Amino acid sequence: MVELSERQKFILTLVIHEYIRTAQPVGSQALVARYNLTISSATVRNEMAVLTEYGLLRQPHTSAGRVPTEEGYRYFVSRLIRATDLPDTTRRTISHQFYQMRHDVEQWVRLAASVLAHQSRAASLVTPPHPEKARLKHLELIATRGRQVLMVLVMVGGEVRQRILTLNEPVAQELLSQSADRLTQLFQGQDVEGIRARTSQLSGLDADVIAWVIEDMIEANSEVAGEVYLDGLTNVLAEPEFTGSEEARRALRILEERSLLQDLAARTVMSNTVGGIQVLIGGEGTWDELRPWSIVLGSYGAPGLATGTLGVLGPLRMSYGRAISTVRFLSGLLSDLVAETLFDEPLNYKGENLS
Amino acid sequence: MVELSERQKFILTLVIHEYIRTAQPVGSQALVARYNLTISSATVRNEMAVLTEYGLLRQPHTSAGRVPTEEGYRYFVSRLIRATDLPDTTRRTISHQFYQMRHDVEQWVRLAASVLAHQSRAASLVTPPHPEKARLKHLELIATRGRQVLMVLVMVGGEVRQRILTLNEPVAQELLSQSADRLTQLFQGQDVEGIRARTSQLSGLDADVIAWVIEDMIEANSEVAGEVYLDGLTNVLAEPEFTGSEEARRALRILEERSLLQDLAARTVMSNTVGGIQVLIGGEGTWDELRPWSIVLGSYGAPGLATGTLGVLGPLRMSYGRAISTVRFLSGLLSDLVAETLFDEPLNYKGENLS
DNA sequence: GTTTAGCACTCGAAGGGCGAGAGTGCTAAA
DNA sequence: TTTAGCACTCTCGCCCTTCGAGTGCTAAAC
Repeated sequence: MVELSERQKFILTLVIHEYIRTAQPVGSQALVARYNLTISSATVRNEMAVLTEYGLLRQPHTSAGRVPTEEGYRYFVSRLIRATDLPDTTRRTISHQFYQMRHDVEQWVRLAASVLAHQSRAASLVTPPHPEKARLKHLELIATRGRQVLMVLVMVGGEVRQRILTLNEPVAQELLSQSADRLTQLFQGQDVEGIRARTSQLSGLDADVIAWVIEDMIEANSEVAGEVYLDGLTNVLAEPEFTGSEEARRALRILEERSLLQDLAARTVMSNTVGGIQVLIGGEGTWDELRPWSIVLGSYGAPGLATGTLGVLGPLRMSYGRAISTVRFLSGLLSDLVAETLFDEPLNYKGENLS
Repeated sequence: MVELSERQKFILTLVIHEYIRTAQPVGSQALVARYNLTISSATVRNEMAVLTEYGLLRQPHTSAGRVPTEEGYRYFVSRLIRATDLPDTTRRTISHQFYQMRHDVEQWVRLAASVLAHQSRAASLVTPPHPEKARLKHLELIATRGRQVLMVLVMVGGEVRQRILTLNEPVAQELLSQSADRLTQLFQGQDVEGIRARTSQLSGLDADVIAWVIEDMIEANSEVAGEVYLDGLTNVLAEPEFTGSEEARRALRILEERSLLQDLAARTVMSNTVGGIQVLIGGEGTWDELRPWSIVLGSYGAPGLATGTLGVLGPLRMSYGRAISTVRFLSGLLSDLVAETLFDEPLNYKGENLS
């Protein structure tokens, strides 16, 4: 990437700011007027011509103002953006809200999505914490009807999975409970491999049940994120680039398409990384449907144990600074909560968040 | 409501059909031409004038065609609509899909929302089955970290609730399990009142835990529907009445506003009822945000045990026939699944659905 | 060499005018 | 009671013009 002069960087930054603010192509005179620049519009025009040459800006048509290209945004995000933190009072307020409802993981996730959407004024996406490798904590079998049995699987880290089994023949609750206790004793803390290694010892009901358990744990491992919580869809529809009906529909299809979001959440290697936060601009060439979108992604959780993803989805001209700082803050906050509440781990971020 | 002549009813029906099809005001000549009517356009015009007088049709402006009013739709839905069933092959296909995944309630709900959205070509809403009065089936306590304990509550009917408790002092898993077993033994099958009546016998850990259990069960009772599953949002944005950006935004706000949907799901008494299905047209005067919407609602489940809601949301000119028949069919199908899988109940609808 | 004033040129957005077409209500005849 | 005929109305789409913001280029100023 070409090296820019300080003045060129400055002008690129101003253009991007102004375009984010107004959603209109930015002209040289307008820029000089609005920011009281000490240089003339002709100079700005010359610099803009250079930036256009470099592919960082473009003109929608001759004799229009300039608009940042994807490259321009990338340059801005990776080299020019100033990492600002959320104001102290805001952080305190948000922390407070989370610590109010520390008893329900689902509520954290919902709240995180809501806060993220509000702060970034875009759409947000949050997945619940999900074990990287499922380890069994507890197994419960509950008779419902005839051969139908409700199996409740609690994983280390608190994830609860349930499914309905159909046994070959009815079994009394008494026997089910005994089997569940035996299996819990035997396999507590084990992952799929650990369990598989010792299934040969089992027989009868125990063997049947453990086969279901293994199947479910494999499913749990292969899932990257079960549910994806969304919020702020309306924010994004309010943006002028999505007001046309066709664009709006396409936008919503993206947000409704769970598999895409899951792919997204699964994505770990990305082109631009800012302090653990990944910024995906315009689909980065590979995701065609995401052309008009930018995505700021972060992850949270206890590394190696359970992690989740959170992110902001907005138009290319979204407010990257705000999105990044909010994602970063929430990522730390949720990591604290997970570590503190679900695992017996030291708190990594607490000091940073609350001080 | 005024009594209409057969011909007037016929014309009203045609106008509504045509308007649903084209989303354009319907003119007299167009109607005659399209349906090969044996009466002249002048006659149709006269009848239309009468229907307009009655408030069933209206003109967007003088010298435009006619559009149904809310009253017109209501008349149509309550008195003119022909209840058609889904084609046999469709029903079979759908049933098959459901019986494929009988092991996971969440998946039923998700599938129901998807099918409903596809069949009705509008947005759909489905809530999971929720006990009308929570009765305890099973209690489990799992130590996580220090004083933190994960409480898993299984209700009769299979609903699982989890929350994180903070005890006064750390307690070993051994003791927690014993307490959980004791309490399960003692209170199995009981509702909140039943449990409350005998709490005085308890002390120590058991007393603390049961207080949490009661609190959670009260919460369960007060919730009408926990999660609301949506699908088909894009269908609705494709409709011409929601293409403008302002309308689209408002539409999405409705669908994003969970509380409104929950209110809706809670609503049991409605003005127009068709075979157990409730049709809410244009907010029925009381819900202002719903002015441009119609909603077809049904419920399912095992009465007195656990019920859920499912519905279709679309523009006023949605295809009521299709929506109603799909809701009715799925309502029966889900009721079967719930009764068959979650409760030991005879199957009420099975014959109807699969024959 | 860099910056800036001046200027001709370009192009989209906004507004006005116009004709076409669909639809109505009314009247009078069938 | 129904229908043909007719004058009238109103929207929609189209074209045209104007307006103004913005550009690139050139030559002068710093």
